[in-house]
Amino acid sequence: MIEARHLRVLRAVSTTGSFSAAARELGCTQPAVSQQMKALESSAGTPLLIRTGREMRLTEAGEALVRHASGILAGLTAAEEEVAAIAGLRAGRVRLVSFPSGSSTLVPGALAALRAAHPGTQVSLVEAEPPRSVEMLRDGDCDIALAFRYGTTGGEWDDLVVRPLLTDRLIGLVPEGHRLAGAAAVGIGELADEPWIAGCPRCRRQLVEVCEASGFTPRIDFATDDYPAVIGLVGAGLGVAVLPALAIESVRPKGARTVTVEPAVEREIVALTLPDLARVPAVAATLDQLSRVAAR
Amino acid sequence: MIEARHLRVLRAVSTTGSFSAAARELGCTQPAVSQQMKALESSAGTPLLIRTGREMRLTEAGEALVRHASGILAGLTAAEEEVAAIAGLRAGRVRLVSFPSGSSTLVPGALAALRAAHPGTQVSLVEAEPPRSVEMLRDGDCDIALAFRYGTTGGEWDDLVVRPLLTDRLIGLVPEGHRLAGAAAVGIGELADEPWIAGCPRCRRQLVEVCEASGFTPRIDFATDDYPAVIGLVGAGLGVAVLPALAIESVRPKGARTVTVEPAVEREIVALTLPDLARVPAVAATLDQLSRVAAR
DNA sequence: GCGACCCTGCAAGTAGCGCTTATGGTTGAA
DNA sequence: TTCAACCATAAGCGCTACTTGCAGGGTCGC
Repeated sequence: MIEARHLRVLRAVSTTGSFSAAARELGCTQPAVSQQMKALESSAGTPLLIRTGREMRLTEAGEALVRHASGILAGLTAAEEEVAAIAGLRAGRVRLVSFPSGSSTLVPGALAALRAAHPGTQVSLVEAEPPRSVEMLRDGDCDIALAFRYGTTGGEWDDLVVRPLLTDRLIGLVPEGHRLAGAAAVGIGELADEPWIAGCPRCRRQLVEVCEASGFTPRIDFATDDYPAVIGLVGAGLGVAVLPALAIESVRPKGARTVTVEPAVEREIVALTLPDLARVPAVAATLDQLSRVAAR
Repeated sequence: MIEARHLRVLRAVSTTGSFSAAARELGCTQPAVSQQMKALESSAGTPLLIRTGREMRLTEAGEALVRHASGILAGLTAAEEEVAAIAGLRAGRVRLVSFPSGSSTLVPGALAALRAAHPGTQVSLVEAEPPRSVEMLRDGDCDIALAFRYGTTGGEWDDLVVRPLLTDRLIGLVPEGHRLAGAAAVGIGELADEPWIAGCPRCRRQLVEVCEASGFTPRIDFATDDYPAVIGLVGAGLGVAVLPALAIESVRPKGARTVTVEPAVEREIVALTLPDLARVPAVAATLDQLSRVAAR
């Protein structure tokens, strides 16, 4: 087995013309070069160098090796350079999956900061709701999954790296002319008889749980993943809703008014990744930018 | 510094999908693979593999390395193959320099045998007289120099590998009608008054030395490197000559008769090479074939 | 011709690398 | 739940590869 290190030394010997000069160039001692060349000749099975008194010449086999060495060492340095670019964030690809309200708020700021700090990185963004996004993460189809959970249930993600980003309060949304439109805080029970407009399946389940804890079952007339649509429906006076603050932040609630809802319900928004991926520079940098944007 | 050995292991891990399978394929134990991958990740500065419970996946950097690995390992095996071909005499070049009478007798047989035994070898032949041929050898312009010397003078070639091939007697040559044409043996002094035809400069110098040892200085009318010309001149009755037996062997002495000359003068024909070159397989094989042909 | 400098080879000592065996923990399947 | 497969880690050990030091030999300049 010929080693690349030996080829590097052989090339240095070939260009400098002496063991000592090659050793100086390589930053080691002359016997080290001498021994490496002996080892290389041993593994080659034939002499590679001709030691005459005056100069150091290559044999035919030595010339063949030097000829190949350039390509091999070039390939090695190219590989090292590419890996170093990824490790040094001059390159690197991050595949991000986010739920809709995250991708419209947290993600743009984080990606802008990432791009500014490390122009070579490339990020792709796909939208998916938590159960599916975590599955994609485990299947290797993405590197970071933005997800959320209501309360720290725990247990479902303990094989993942969970980076908490922020906690998101649920905010009530009522039509502008509604009797509770100006209230400082509204008990959820006061909305027991209203028609409801629900969000995504998880949010809907959470809504039902909270309402049932308050003693009623909400009458859900509409359910849609599309938060602007929810707001539009509320604004049209078709019902009330509770939405994560994050979902409202990026939308101007036209015709609807926000009210604080009691009891306070929070959802925790986290970034998920695999333990090994968390150590990939581009992934770590993206996580950091997400944390930074979330801290605002 | 990324090592080729690590790339080989990484590629095996990538294709087999597990450390254990890679270890089986590479003929080593699983911890060896595990440690090599850890070392490779350390020198890469970023994770290369994602260990999920079920499967082993590559990171972006890992994919980059595997992509480069094929070219690098292919280059290495190509280099090994080329060197192995030279070492195994399936290839190899020998540059031979011979003096004229050697190239017409010893060399053809040796090269034919070499070609028969190792068809991949290539031999080039150049003619040069000893002082020049040894200089070419030392300058790296040839691999083997066929040379000769009168008596084992020694001292001039002690940094070279000297392979004696055969000893060549000087034989007298007189015109067919000469008074000594039928003699069994002729003392050199009996030719003191003859006109002489001399060969190459070294042979000429040797002739003068021998004659002066016998008490006379030969009158040299002609001198030429071209042995057939010498024989032609003798055949034309223009003088007498002494020539190496080897020089006469390949020429039909037309109009001239050979006579044994006393005292017997021998020249030793040797093959010269550099110590390192003597260990080059193609050179060693050529030397062996020269010895074998000379033994006949 | 002689001395000085440079280069290579050899030897010994040492540090570190890399392999092995053994063991524990985890995952996935029966 | 049990079993099999797999990965990680630790300890032990042999070997590789470097270093320093020294001797021999060649070349160049004085």
